[in-house]
Amino acid sequence: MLNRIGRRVDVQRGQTLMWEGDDSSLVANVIDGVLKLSTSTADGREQIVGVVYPSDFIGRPFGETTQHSVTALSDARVCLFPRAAFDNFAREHPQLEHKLLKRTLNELDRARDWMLLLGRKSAGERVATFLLEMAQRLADSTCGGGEGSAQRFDLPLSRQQMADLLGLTIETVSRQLTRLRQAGIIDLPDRRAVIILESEAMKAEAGNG
Amino acid sequence: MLNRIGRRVDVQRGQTLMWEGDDSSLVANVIDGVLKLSTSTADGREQIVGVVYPSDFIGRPFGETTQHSVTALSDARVCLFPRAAFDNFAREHPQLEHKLLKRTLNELDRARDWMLLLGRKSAGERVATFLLEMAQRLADSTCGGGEGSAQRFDLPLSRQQMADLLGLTIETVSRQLTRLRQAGIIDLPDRRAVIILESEAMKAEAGNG
DNA sequence: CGTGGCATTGATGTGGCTCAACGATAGTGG
DNA sequence: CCACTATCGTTGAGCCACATCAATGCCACG
Repeated sequence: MLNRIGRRVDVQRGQTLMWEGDDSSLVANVIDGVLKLSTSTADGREQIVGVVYPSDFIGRPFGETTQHSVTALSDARVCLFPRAAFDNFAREHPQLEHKLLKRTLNELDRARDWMLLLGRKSAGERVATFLLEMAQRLADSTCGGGEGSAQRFDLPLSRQQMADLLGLTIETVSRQLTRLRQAGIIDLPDRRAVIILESEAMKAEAGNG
Repeated sequence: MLNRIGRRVDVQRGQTLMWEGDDSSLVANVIDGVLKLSTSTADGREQIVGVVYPSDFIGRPFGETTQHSVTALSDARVCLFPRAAFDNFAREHPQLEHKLLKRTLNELDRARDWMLLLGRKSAGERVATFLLEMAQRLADSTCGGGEGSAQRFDLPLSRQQMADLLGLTIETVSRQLTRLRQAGIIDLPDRRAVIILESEAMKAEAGNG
């Protein structure tokens, strides 16, 4: 089994598991928690290029270097594999490679969709799109109650991290959130919590249907 | 052989091979030419999410729908496969799936790098980064002469398409190009041609080393 | 009761967008 | 071969969405 070459590791919120540009020596499966993938410019501007949840895969198999840093957004637990061993194991198990291929194709579609947001959407649309997607993702993993209107969830990201994901500044994110709150579309009970009150209005804000 | 289920097809510049949201019924290999992958918002803003060159793969295997339109930027030739047949063939040929996985992982890295550009870079940095990458890519496929300073190439994209790729407007792209020209970093002999005169200065403009 | 890290809010600045005019080039038909 | 036209690209003027700079509020922690 694959488990023989993996080991479970706890990761604390804020801890970085892999660094952009490092030799790719580890890959992993997320067991629990939320982590971010990010890149930075030389002068320190950061962009979050992906957010991963339980059952997602992280790291770069079949490649020399890791292109993106991986940092825990919440306390997390992952199953780490040495890359070389994983690569070998994968090559001998087509079913695993097939599964990995499907995941990677999905991630690619998601990344490309996000490019539309970063390249063409306004700040309001970005924030609304983000909140809807986050609600969706967290509903998937929590298997929370019905879709009927009011959905509440806790953001795994700080305002700064939301800004880094959306290609905005912290102030703009904050202002867009208060705008949505004042419009009665969402509520913000505390720093991390969000309640989507009007999901139809929200979709309109996001610039979809 | 895989060739048995594929057929060669010529595609004219401007012709769209697949439409965003369509059922994924075809996949293909690029034999010759350059094509774009793109998405749009409901109100018509467009974002180019990828540019593919000879030997690249297009389409969405193992998925119900195509997330992005595919349009020829130059006259092109591709080898088309019915998706269902390709999927079956791939499942039975782990080596093909392995190759596809490696390509897809590379594409994902590239897409994520592009997210940094779209989310965090200035117009000047975007244009410079684009020109450097294009020079690189075209040098790879043409196997053109030495790296020594002056590189000339023809853009496969119009100004509008560059804008759609970089998340800018056509005017801003134009202004950045004239700025680089006036700074003596590039030359623009005609609409499509670019000569990089000072590749070091160019890298500085791109916001790298 | 401070102290430090996040978040909100306000005031001001600016990079890139918008709107508009003009110029260059390629394709077309006489 | 040249005028005519459509398309694409460049340039300019003004504006606006978002960034920047700065002050204040809110908790959680010692």
